[in-house]
Amino acid sequence: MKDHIVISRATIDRLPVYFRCLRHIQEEGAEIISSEDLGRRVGVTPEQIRKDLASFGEFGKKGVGYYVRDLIRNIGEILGLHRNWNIAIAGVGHLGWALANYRNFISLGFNLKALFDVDPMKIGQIVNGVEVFSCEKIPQIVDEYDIHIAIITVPASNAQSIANVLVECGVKGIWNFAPIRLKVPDDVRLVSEDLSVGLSSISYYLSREYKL
Amino acid sequence: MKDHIVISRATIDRLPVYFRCLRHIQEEGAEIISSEDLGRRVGVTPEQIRKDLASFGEFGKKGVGYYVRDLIRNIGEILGLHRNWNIAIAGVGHLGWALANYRNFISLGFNLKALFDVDPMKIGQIVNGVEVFSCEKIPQIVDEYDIHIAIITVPASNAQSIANVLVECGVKGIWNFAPIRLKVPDDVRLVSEDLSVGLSSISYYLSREYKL
DNA sequence: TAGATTGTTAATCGATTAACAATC
DNA sequence: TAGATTGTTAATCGATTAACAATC
Repeated sequence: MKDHIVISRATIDRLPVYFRCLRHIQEEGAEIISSEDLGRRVGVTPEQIRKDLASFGEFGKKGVGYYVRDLIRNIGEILGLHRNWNIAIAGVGHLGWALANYRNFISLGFNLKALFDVDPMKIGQIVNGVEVFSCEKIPQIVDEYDIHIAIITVPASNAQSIANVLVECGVKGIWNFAPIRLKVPDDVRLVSEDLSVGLSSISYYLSREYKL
Repeated sequence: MKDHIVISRATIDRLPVYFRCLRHIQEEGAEIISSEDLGRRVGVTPEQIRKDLASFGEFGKKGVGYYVRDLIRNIGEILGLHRNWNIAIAGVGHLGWALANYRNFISLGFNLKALFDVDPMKIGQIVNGVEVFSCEKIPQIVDEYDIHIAIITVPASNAQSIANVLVECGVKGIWNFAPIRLKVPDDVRLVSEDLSVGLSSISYYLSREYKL
């Protein structure tokens, strides 16, 4: 990466999209792809793609395009997907259960190691090959399995205290689905998903176009 | 709304966050809130909040703040949450099942009316009080229940064809969770969630800060 | 070589932040 | 009234788009 260039959040968020599309392209058998063709497939302008990639290095060949295989490897390394992160899910409700069964995380190189819940009925159960532990065991299990990233799918009222425990135990990344703003130290990476935004924004646009 | 002002996507996406926070504030009993205090709670600068709100009207009182009750009603109307949209979920896999059980949608005023799946084992089941219908019945059910918005949680390989059927039947909004770029006509509002982005971006930042 | 396509610089566009007059 | 806080205009910042030289 070129150290003097600031990489925008928008660029980082597009890389996983390129990554997945490139894998499809590879499965289809193509060995070379142009920014023009990739752009058409992911819905991003070719200039944007070239600019995004160029902030990390020169991955393409002028007059030719990008070698699919190499670009997949390069983007994978930029995103750190080769590092085999260990992850855990706190909160085995409907959403936590769904994410525990989500195939795509494995294909991205994340290893789901543990689930946590407070419900005695759930503790000890095996979901998708992974055990549900009591939340009281978070310190022990995070340490034992070397958990790097936690997914929070507990109710909003418990999310901050669970986050505190996880951070205390050394978790360095949190992917939060609880509808609340979590506070974590600066050295912990926090990404929050807010599922009410998507549906509400559709409602907003429909309200304007589509009078009842 | 002031017709000559262009409302940014970012503004629309912040409104649901303000909305939920204001409801919490109302539950806590406060009747008035300043942009300063609201900003602190949602993690947005007060200037940004005032600008967002001001693009739709004058909802505050100078020297006083915003009346919580009024602001909730106003933002709700801006977002169209008072319109009682009928929604359906296509794909009752893990994620579709989780979303079918998600409480927050109801509290936002969305009515889940139907689920669709191709699996004969699932057809006829009742999930959270809502029936699973065969995908072949989409035209009939969308018409009968007047479905406005559909959530797509089918596998990527089927997502576009399901979207085509839904659009054909008159669905005007699609919230897509399948990891693929859907194409829909201009008059259909499409919002896509890409669950690989959140986790990948955490991986990106951790890779830089946290050498193994 | 000629055509194609990248990587990079400059121009444009849009969103956020700062400042402040209006006014409760 | 004085203090507080909004709504709005101007300044800044950052991201995208356009253009093109480099080169395969």
